[in-house]
Amino acid sequence: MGRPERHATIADVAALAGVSVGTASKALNGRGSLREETRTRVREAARQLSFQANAGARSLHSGRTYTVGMITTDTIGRFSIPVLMGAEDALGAGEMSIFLCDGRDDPIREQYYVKTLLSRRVDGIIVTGRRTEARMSIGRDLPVPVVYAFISSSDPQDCSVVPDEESGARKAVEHLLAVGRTRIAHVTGPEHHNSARVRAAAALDRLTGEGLDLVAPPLFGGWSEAWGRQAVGILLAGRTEFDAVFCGSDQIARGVSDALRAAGRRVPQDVALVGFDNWDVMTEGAQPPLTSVDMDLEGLGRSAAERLLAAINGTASPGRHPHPCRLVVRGSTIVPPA
Amino acid sequence: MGRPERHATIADVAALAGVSVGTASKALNGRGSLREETRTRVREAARQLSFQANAGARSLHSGRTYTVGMITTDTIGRFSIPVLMGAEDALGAGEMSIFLCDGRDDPIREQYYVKTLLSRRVDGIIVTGRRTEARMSIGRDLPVPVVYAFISSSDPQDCSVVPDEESGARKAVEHLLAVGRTRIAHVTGPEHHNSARVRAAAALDRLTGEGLDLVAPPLFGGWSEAWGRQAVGILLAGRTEFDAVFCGSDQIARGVSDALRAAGRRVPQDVALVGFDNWDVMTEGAQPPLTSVDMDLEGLGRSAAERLLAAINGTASPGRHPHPCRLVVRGSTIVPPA
DNA sequence: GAAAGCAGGGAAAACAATTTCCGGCACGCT
DNA sequence: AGCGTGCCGGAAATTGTTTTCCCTGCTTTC
Repeated sequence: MGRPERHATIADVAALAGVSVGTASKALNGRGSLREETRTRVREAARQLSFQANAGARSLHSGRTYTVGMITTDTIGRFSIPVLMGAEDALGAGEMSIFLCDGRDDPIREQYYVKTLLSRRVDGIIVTGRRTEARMSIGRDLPVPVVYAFISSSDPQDCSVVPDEESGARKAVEHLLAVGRTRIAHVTGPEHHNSARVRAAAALDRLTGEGLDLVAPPLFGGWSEAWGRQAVGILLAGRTEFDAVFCGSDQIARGVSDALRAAGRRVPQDVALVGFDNWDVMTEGAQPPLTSVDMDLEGLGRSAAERLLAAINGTASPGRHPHPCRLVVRGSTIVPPA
Repeated sequence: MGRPERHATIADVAALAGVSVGTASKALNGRGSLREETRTRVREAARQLSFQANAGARSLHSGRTYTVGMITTDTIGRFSIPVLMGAEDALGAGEMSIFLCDGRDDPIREQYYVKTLLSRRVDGIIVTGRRTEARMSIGRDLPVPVVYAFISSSDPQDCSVVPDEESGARKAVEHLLAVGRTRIAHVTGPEHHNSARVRAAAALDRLTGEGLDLVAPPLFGGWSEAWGRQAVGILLAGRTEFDAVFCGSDQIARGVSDALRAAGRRVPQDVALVGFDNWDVMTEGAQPPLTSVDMDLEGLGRSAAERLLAAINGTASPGRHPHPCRLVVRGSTIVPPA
């Protein structure tokens, strides 16, 4: 009933090929000087036994496991996935594997994972999370390098790769200005969220740099569609007119879009709309499709992994490293050709 | 500049405690008969050096790595995440770690990952994916047990834990019947998708069991909101009236919901709506919130991991194991109290 | 009082691989 | 003939941990 075979060892291969284990090792790894005939004989034996070198035993000798740990501080979700995939991409090229650990917002659990990862002798650790908030270092003087991706560490000595939200917000505003809008409102997430504050401040800053202002103070609320809809009610109840809304998330933008249409305002003719996150489900689900700021999380993850690899190889890059955002223009800001 | 320390070995601990390595090992693992004083002395030394036993070396001896591999056949996404989390949950309790591998729909890449995982001597492998479609076995006669979660293997000898979509679809229909709807339409994904066919067939079957029929043949299209909106156009263009729509996904349901409202039909008074997946972003974003079928992916993942653990411990459970769905009732099928 | 039993702890094997060192062997050169 | 020089390939050390076996005293029992 299935899997009869034990794992073959290099000793089995050597025996089958009629050589010593040392020779077998050299043959398989292309080391030493062996006759070509011997090499192929050993390789054939290995193939026949479907031999796979025991990575644990190998790393015992080399001191490296070609393995990294990835800890999500909170639950693994929409933001961690692209980061993870980018990291996987960058590491996969270097033939490394990823241990995934879901911290679930529990520091105890997190520390436990750190211990586990260290006992597994990972070559490095990537820490990520759902929010860009700075968080406590997972530990100083760890025996392996650590890189924070998306989330950042409060310890400036740690290496953090974070989205450049300021520049993202500025790009959004610049785009709205470029399409001729000047009366811009801002609806975003809760004020206690770092992202909400940073984006709002950057947007405002960019406007004042142009001699303009938001038509109303930023509307802080939640990240949901419901809040977007609600915010439209607030905006319409106010006296000030507006011809654009920069939203802190695509979900908000979608709520705003739906509520505006329900209120008889056309998007983008009457009001242009820019979201944040470039989440396809929202940008494509909205009518018209949403213009949005993309944080390039996959690129960010790749960059983080590359920095980790560099650190593993001896050249660490401590500090905060902003990763550029880019704007993706869609129908919510461009009036279609008549 | 950072991480000065090498990893402490048990020899360091033994030296510091003034005992032999064998004794140190026994002290730390609660084996053998040692004086309590000796045990604490060793433990103290270990603490002092922040010693973490090298898992690789340990598994060299035990033959187990307390590690499983998780391969996503296609890209890791909305469906794999809950499965992954459930599995992590079940395995975490058993102190196991997960290697995550993203197959990206590439069989070559997938086989490469299998090799890597085997060389890392994982105790078992979980295979998952985005679709419930049966897929080829990742390999017969692998030296470790394999469990398919969400996705299933085409080899009946393999162990697959899959959502019971038939029963889910039946529950949806039963609920619609229970709230007094009899003229039910079905809008779902592409016909070449197993899920779309299975759900449609089960829904139809449940209706005919009641002496009823769908008001029109199932509308196969895509899984998107856009298709949901489009399908409403088709339905309204048809002559037959309908008082409920069972949708193959929450995204479709949301598109249907929006289009119905735009056409002046009230949800749920005129048309009741049931979705599939219970994806919070959609169910809560829609107005009113969507009633939906929940596949309990996290529970499914947990179950899969438990079966894998059982298989690792010698009791495999080959075959297909349907995991029950449950219906989550919200405003799209229940008329609010006047 | 001697044998037996037991607690405590050390030495060494085993695990699977890599790598270093070393020893034949054939060949060429002087 | 003798010596050096590559080429091949084997033996053994190494890596970190667990486990088995064994030795040394000490206590207990007949």
